[in-house]
Amino acid sequence: MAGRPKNFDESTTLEKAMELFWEKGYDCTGISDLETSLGLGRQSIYNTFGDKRSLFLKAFHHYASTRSGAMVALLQQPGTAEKKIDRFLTALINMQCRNERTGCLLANSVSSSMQSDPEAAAIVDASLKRLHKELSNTLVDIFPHASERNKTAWLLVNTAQGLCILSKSGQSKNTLTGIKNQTLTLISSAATH
Amino acid sequence: MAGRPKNFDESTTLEKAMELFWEKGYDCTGISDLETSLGLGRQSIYNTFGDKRSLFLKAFHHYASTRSGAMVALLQQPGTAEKKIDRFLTALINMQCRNERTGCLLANSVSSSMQSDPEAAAIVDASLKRLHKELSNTLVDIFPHASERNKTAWLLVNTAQGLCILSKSGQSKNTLTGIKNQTLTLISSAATH
DNA sequence: TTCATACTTGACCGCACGGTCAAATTGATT
DNA sequence: AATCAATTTGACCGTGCGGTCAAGTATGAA
Repeated sequence: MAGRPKNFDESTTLEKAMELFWEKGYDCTGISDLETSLGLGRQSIYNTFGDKRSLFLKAFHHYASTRSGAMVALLQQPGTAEKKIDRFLTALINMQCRNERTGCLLANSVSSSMQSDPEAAAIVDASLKRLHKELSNTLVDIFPHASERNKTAWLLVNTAQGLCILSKSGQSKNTLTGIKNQTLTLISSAATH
Repeated sequence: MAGRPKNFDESTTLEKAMELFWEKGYDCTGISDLETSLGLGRQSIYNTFGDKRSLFLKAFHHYASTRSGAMVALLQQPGTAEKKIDRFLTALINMQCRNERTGCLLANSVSSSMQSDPEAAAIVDASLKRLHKELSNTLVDIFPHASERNKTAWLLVNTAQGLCILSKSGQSKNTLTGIKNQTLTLISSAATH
């Protein structure tokens, strides 16, 4: 049964691939780039992950469960709704402003040739809906009416995606933080306390 | 001096090129695609517009002055601040939900290989700042304090960019309209009347 | 009519891409 | 030690890309 074992760790390799796709985008990431970044030969990549599209989808899933998941997890920590949302948006801004402005892999991908890929689209949609649901739960204390809460949660999903774009466009951290603070101010003043 | 005249109109051709870049993105638009869509031979394209990057930058400028400019113009029509912003966001949503979800060429480009192009980045930045300025002017009646007004204007720029991404990701027009309405509600309730 | 000038056409080039193949290598199993 | 199954290595392939070239063609100026 058992032949020669792989001499690399599949999950750390997937992490590297994700980072590369995240930084360069699907279309601008070549197999050669992946060989270099992953430190693997071409055939090893194809044996382990299949073709480029399959590798991307795996990396995409990995992003959704780690990065995107970590953001959602911040909403589940204790505190007032305002505090949770503040933590969430602050973490997002800090992530955006660290290193290069890589934006959000989800948002980036809807502007690549992966936009028309149904599997990729499903991952994007599921991630957005998951974030929306969690934001909606977070808002339950200050927006008792379901309709208002639902719309406000979508507003915050929208805010998060916008911040990724504005970050990629090079806007200053001050500007992004101002948007966050003003969003919180508006929500607080409209909240039913 | 004068030799054989072009047998096509340069500006309508640029419009077509813009639409193609808008729809497919810079990286996925080939010269062959351009030949087909513009109805021109390759050399005619290179004679008239230079290389692919130059053509894109011209198309990008064209987008900023027509599409982006039309949006900004809506803010200069008469009405209350709320009404103007409603018109602006409504027009944006209608544009996004017509035909294919092409998003905003500005937002799309920050997720392409053009992100690292300084000229393209300058166009994006100028367009965003122009929109911010106009939104800030619009808000002058309901946010007399400059700092609040400035931040709220950025918030709205952010909202607009977010809507483009959410539209590209396939969210329903209802969802987008809900975001718009909730944004207006929050702003109205926070406004200093 | 001639000439100069610019546009058009279509073949062509080098290159990098995604993907494949077969041989060489390695380690677990017996 | 011999065997076997899987990985690794590196050469290779077809394709499509952005870009160029040269010849042919159409027009205004002299």
